[in-house]
Amino acid sequence: MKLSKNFYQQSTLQLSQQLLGKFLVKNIGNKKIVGKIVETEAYIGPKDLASHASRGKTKRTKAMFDSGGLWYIYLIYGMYYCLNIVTEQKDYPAAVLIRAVEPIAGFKPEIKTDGPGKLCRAFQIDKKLNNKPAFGKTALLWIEDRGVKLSPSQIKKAKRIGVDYAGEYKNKLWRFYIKDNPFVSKK
DNA sequence: CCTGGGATTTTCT
DNA sequence: GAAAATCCCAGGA
Repeated sequence: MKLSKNFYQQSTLQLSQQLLGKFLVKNIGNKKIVGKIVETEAYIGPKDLASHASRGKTKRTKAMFDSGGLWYIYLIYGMYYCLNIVTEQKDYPAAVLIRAVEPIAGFKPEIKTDGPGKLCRAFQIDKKLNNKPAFGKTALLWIEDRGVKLSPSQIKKAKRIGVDYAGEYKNKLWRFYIKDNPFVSKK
């Protein structure tokens, strides 16, 4: 049920939607923490002005240029980490930002997971996972398919959040979320 | 309902 | 030195 490397090499727009209803899993100490993915955003290719990769390959963004299945994690606004899964083939920069999950197991009730910064705090994600694989036996953080099937009518499309500077790319409908799920960060 | 600003630090210019 | 794929809180309509 752990997703394998080839799953992450399909097209980014397709993968963004495929990831809805999948489960993000991490071991913390001897406990397992599990959240259902309910909201994602796609960042695609070298021309997407909303993507860090549009400024070329740098130390920070090199994970996005690698082949799919790695985690890309960065600090935003000096305060919060954002969790992305790298997609597609080597040298084509693309990734899916995981924006929100629904708590399933291992969460304290006061922990919130309805936003990219918040879910990273909940999963205790930091830069140690950057460039690390999400597949294989040694993965520290991974995604599972537990057989949840969503119909196309349950998947909503919307503009991405926080990318007003991105010119024509700010209006792309590259954000996806599960209809009526209360843990989606923004309708 | 909405808008705006502060926190805080890495990264790139 | 400015900006940033966020969040939270305050204040006004």
